[in-house]
Amino acid sequence: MSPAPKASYHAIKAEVLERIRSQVWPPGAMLPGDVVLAREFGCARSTLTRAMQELAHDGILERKRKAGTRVRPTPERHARLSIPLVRDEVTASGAQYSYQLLRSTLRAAPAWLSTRLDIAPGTQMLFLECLHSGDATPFQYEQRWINLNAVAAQEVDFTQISPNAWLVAHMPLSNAELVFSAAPANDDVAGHLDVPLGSPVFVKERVTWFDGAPLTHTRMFYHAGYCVVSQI
Amino acid sequence: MSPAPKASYHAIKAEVLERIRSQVWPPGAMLPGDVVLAREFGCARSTLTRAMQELAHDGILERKRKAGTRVRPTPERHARLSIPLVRDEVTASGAQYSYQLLRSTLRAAPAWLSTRLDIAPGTQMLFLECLHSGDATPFQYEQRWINLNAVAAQEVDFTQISPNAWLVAHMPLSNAELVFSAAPANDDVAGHLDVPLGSPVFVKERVTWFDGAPLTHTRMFYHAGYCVVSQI
DNA sequence: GAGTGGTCTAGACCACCAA
DNA sequence: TGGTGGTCTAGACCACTCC
Repeated sequence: MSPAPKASYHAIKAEVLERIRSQVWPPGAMLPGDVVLAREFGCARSTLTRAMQELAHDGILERKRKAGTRVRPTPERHARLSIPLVRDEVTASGAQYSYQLLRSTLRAAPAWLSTRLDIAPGTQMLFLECLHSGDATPFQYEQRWINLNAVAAQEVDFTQISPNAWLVAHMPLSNAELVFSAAPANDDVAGHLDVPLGSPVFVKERVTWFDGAPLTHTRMFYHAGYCVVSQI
Repeated sequence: MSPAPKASYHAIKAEVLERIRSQVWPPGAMLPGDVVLAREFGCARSTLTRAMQELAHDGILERKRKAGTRVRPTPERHARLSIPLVRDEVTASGAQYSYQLLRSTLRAAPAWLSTRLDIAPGTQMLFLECLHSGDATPFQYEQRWINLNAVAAQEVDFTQISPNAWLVAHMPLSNAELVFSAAPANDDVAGHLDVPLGSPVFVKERVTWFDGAPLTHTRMFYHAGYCVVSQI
């Protein structure tokens, strides 16, 4: 598939992977030292090292000083899961994206939220409800809490820009925790997504942090056909 | 949190991230060239390059020859999603893991499957149904198709070892495509997971490839409380 | 064509940790 | 404490791509 990288460290990575797949170096096996391997491949140690470090970074190998390099017994594979904007998800399917702010109020943080975000109980927060649609069909219903102590969002007009789009632009490089689950639609969700009460909906929950402070908590509800795709 | 890496390329990464967060280099901004930055940081160009390449690999920066380096307008964040074995998921919650093979038959691949795996329609495949439980409570119900043309699994006794555990051990470094979704429990699923008909279940679908050949297709159904957690 | 990032090298010193 | 990987350097040449 990929057009055969010419760089020698790429070639080395490929060769090492091939030896693992063909059980020359089975899971758990010890590899020769960097110096030896570099001599075998006829390259500088730094080149060999770069290949090995990337494989270690990818969870294929395990490197320890003095102990040497070994194939991870159970390769710790990680799926790379991109985090799309709702707008992009909708337009990618060819539909016309539209966004609607359903509610915007100040509310005291409920107990579960203050625990989840590790903030003082009863803190005043901005609570938003939004609906994202494709061709006038509800696509995602969103319940969002914004921590006004960490985000200067009081003056923002969220009828014009979705909270996610605004936050991405103004708070780059925040960290987040994602949770995916399945749940029955309650009154709110069923009404806004236009699905039967109790029918399965896909739920994403996301908590976003910036520099140690919680920024926002979001629950996103999708109609049943929705799915998340990822590659390993 | 992390104990302040001393390596200079780590320090450079941290400094660049800090400048992005503090809007010195806002999203979309152009950075000085590698040579200039290396002079500013007082290090060799290779050291600077390593830091920048890792940031580019992480989706923070965008590097192009001649064009230079810029901050990605919408940082393409990737969640790292580990792929656990069911056994580990169950025991992690403190429960006693048990596994049961419900069915093992040879069947012709249905149309949807041969399309999905890109194999000849009607190919004979091994079809398995498995139940994974924690403390005798159903945890995951699994429907699996195995491509016997790519996997020598005819002689394996899947009553003793779960197909996933066997495949992981015998087919290292395979690629996979993951799909998460929510669906209503049908007769099969409701019966095996012991949940009401039509109630929401979390579904994982996984297709595994090795060296271009499809190995196995799996649908995994979880009880409603289940969720997938991921960090960015 | 020229400027930028991509890669390689040879050598050096350092930091960690199993024996 | 010795061997292993981790990092840095100075310099070189290459490859891509924008102008």
